[in-house]
Amino acid sequence: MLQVNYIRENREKVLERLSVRNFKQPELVDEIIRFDEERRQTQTSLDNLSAIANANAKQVGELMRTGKKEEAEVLKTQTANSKEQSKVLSEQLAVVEQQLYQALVQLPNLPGEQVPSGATPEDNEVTYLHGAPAELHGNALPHWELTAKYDIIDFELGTKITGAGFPVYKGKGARLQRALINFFLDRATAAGYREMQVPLMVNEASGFGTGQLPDKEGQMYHSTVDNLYLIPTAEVPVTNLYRDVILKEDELPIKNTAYTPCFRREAGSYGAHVRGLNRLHQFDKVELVQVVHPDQSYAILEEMSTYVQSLLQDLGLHYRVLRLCGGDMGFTSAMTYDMEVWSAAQQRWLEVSSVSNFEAYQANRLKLRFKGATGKTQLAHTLNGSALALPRIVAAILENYQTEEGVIIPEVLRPYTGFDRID
RNA sequence: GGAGGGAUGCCUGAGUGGCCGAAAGGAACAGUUUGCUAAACUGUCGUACUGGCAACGGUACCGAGGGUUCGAAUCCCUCUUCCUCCGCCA
Repeated sequence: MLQVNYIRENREKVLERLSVRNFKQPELVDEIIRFDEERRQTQTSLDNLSAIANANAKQVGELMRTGKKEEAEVLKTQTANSKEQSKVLSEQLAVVEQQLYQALVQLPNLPGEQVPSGATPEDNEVTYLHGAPAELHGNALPHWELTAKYDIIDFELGTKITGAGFPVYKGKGARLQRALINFFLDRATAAGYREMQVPLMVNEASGFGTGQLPDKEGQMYHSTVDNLYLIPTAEVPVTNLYRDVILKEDELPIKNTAYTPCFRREAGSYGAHVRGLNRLHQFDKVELVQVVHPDQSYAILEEMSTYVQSLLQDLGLHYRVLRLCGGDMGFTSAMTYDMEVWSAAQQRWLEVSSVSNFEAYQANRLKLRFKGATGKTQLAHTLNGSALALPRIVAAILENYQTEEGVIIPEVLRPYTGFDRID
């Protein structure tokens, strides 16, 4: 959520930045400014009325003490009258605050200066390309055939016990999952991130805090009896650790990492590209979350991007980095890098990580602030990134490392898997 | 699940209708003193909205929401949550 004060004072700039996103309802901006104006006026009237009422009440007390009962009675009836007025005003205030809020949450984050404008993935900017496509033997298979061939991931079995999109990992497949999780966590720890284990279900307030609610309600599994949501990413619980928190400046940057399963309903997404591990309802991911000083957030975005790339390099994968254009970025992001690995057998790029700077957009909703040296509190910036999401990495490893003699395990993973090939 | 007791500022903790945005102590920060450290002393020390160039004001917030009252941290109701005891249980 953007800050109203900022919108009010930078109307032109806000509109200009929103156009980079190809945002369809620029009229919201003026609506917000109007609601805010009305809110302040109502607030001021109410404050003034309350000030009088408070003064009167004080005087009543004084008169009662000094035994001037009749004067007190007169004052009492006066105050009773103004109470009606306050009631009307505070109802008005509640209405306009609600309208303001509703409008505000519909406004996406403003793209950062470097974000290319554009509407579709075609407008994304490739900022880096690493490696070259693996050269495969003639009988190379897509990963969903490899998993069946080596009996390491069983999609049908998962369908039986739960439904489509909930695979069962078997034997070396399960071990490979665990190896990747441990590898990613160890690397994150070495890079200064603190490992956290967090709840896999969150309440409504947390969903709001990071922006999944009300925007993407349908994406999350909802346990209605308890009104809890299964997390779509560790970003939700880990970032919400800092909801309603005022940090000290010297506590920044905060660097957390967490492994969690992630649950996504992915409503309405069926088709050729969701086969195998490409898109699942439950998958594993190691997430990075940072809370940083506003001056640092773009430098840290680069640092996180570099870190994620180092993982891909160590796994020996051919990948590219995209700077997402305004139209393709997530609602809450100010700038996003996507990392995509080349799926040799599918002949297409698979997104395996997304690293974003949210600037103060999440922090504003979370009320996540820090107190600077001057004693002034201000909103912190938040960032997160996947490091990494497992299924597509598994898919990429299986496809790119397949040989006639089986799938070769990348060197860095062998201490974790305890085997060097799947056959 | 049953019974009881709590929730106050960074922390401990007082406050049971007006003199309370809130005592006191601790922590923290600034200063004085000091050869250094410590101690002592003095001061500062919640958040948000809002008015004002500023000085300085106004309003709201004592877990959340509602109610009673001229007036609520204080009384009433609902909810959340924590603790103690019992039961059940990985």
